[in-house]
Amino acid sequence: MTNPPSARRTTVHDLAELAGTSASTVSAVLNGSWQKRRISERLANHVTRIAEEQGYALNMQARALRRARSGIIGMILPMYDNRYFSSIAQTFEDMARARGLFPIVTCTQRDPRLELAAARSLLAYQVEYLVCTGATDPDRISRLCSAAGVPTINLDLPGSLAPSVISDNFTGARELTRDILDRASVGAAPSPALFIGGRGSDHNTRERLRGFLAAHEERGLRPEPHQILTCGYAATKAAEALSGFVAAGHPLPRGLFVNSTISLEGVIRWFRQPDSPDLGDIRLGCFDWDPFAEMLSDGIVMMRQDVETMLTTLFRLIETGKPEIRRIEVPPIPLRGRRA
Amino acid sequence: MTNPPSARRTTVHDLAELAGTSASTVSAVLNGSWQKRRISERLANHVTRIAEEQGYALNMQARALRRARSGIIGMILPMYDNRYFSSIAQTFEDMARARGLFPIVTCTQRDPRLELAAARSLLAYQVEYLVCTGATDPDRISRLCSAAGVPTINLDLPGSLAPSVISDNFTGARELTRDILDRASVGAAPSPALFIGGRGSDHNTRERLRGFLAAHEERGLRPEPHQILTCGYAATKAAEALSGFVAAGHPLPRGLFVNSTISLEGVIRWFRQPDSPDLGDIRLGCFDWDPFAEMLSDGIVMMRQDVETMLTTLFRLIETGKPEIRRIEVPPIPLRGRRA
DNA sequence: CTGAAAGCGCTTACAG
DNA sequence: CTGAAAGCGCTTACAG
Repeated sequence: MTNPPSARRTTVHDLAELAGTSASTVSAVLNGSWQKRRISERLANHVTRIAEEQGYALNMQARALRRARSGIIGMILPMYDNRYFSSIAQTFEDMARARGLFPIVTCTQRDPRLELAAARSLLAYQVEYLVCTGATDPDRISRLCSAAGVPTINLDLPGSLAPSVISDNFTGARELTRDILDRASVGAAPSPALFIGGRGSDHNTRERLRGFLAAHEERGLRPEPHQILTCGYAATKAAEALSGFVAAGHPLPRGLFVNSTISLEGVIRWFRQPDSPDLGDIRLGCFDWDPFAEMLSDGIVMMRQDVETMLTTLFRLIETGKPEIRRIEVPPIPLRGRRA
Repeated sequence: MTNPPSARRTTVHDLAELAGTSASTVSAVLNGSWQKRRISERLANHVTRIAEEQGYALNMQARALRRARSGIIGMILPMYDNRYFSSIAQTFEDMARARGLFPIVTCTQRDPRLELAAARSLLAYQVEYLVCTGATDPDRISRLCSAAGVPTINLDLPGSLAPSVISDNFTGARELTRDILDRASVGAAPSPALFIGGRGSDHNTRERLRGFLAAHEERGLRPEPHQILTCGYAATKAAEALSGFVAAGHPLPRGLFVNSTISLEGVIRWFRQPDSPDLGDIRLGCFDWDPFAEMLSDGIVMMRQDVETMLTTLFRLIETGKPEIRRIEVPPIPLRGRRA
């Protein structure tokens, strides 16, 4: 760590003194509003040069306080360490900066208490907008922000008090399930697939389940309740669920719908245990994408959520001002691993 | 987006008026310093209750301005979307919050210009510390921050103007290479492995290369210069480098040292092309870890960098005040995929 | 036990 | 063309 050499940082007043002018003028020059104020170009250049020489850095806190606008856009996010959420964070940052906003992303581990605490923190830092990604209780956060006059937008999981940009989970899941069932029925009698991962209580899982069932119904198939394992998102939960399924004496279906790469990790680990069946006999589909997972299982189909389009849509909502509360669904993109 | 219902947010003055007291007292109560000021417990409770009723949210910008302390710790990070960096971001956030700091992480895509711009932005928002992760020119950033009196710490890549916490790249790479060479020489004459990925100009790649060569030397082996492919980190670069290597007529070695999971992605894609050799014949080692990659290749060894220890060390440096400039190396942890 | 006042660094009407 | 003044919301010596 380098030591503080200058106790106090350079301010507009320091620059004003050095330039033989006033703080008002310095501020106007530095903000580019000097033309509007009809400040002479000579003085403007002079001030600019001095600011550079002094390595002047604007104090955004002070500006924000005065302007009552921080220029900050906040995002709460369940976690960074899977490809879906990390690409959301990365794309969000890029797009925010491209629009002159300063992005602050905060991880909340799918914990409602942390989500609320993070939202409070971001409000204290005067965010101008808050994006709630995969929030367990987005409406609670919308209410909190609304009381502070801060607009919110939901991403990934919808809410009822703010516009929501989410994947088209129903259509995506139906398409994915069709593919799984078709592959599983090659050289075998058609039979229901297994659904694993996610929370039965969350909107996306419910919609994907609906798509899963719709694809079955098209083929005159009907999964039993025990073939729906909404065991949560954690990898270990998925592995445990599979063990329980087999321990209960159920035969493993040929088709497997995995609801997120997080669950997929647990599923594949389970199949790699010495006494597990061969993964090669299973027709796999996964809602969400990961480049290594895609290469891991021949013929796996992964529904890549279209993060780019989702975030472009989100920023369009922000830019258009105060849009009505509605839900926009963005189709995910199917990607297929090398066929077996 | 929900509409701003209240134009102005509640301030300490509003609370003071409602509580029939002064802003000074409200501030003291809300800060928990009311005992020191010997404010009556009755009044303290009264103020607290009113603040809650009004849903009062502190304006951190104003506090930071007055206190000349923001409570913010910044981090610049090359990217989110691989497991090493995303776990750094996640662990950093958790640890910062646990220490009462507000973390702001910013992606800079290994671009020196973006790194500098991000550092400037974070300085404008008055960060108290800046962590430079994998920065291409950490000293430049240290100088910039030093001028503003902000201490920096380097993570992942070292610099000379601030303490640096990095992986023990030499030892880790030597160990990884030993393993690759040992596996490659089973049932075959010992021969040098191929090194692929990374930048020849960065410290970590140089150190890993040194470990790679040391392990060879122990066995009396000596890789040819054309067997060192420091082609950059991008996945496509690694694939191109392999194509070039083969096109030049070089036989593919049995052992392969891949310098990062990003490069590994390209390497595996290349091996999966129809006319490529069989990956099963290759003994693979990778510096960095990814759970799916670990499961992808039987017997692959992955050096997982010890993010937890690195960040614990980093925060210890911050907490001890102004430590001398030095380099701390944290050993990575070898993880082995299921043996072939 | 408590309040009035000053000031953090900026910006913005306002007045010349 | 430019400057003095006020004020954003907070905290902190200081004075009672």
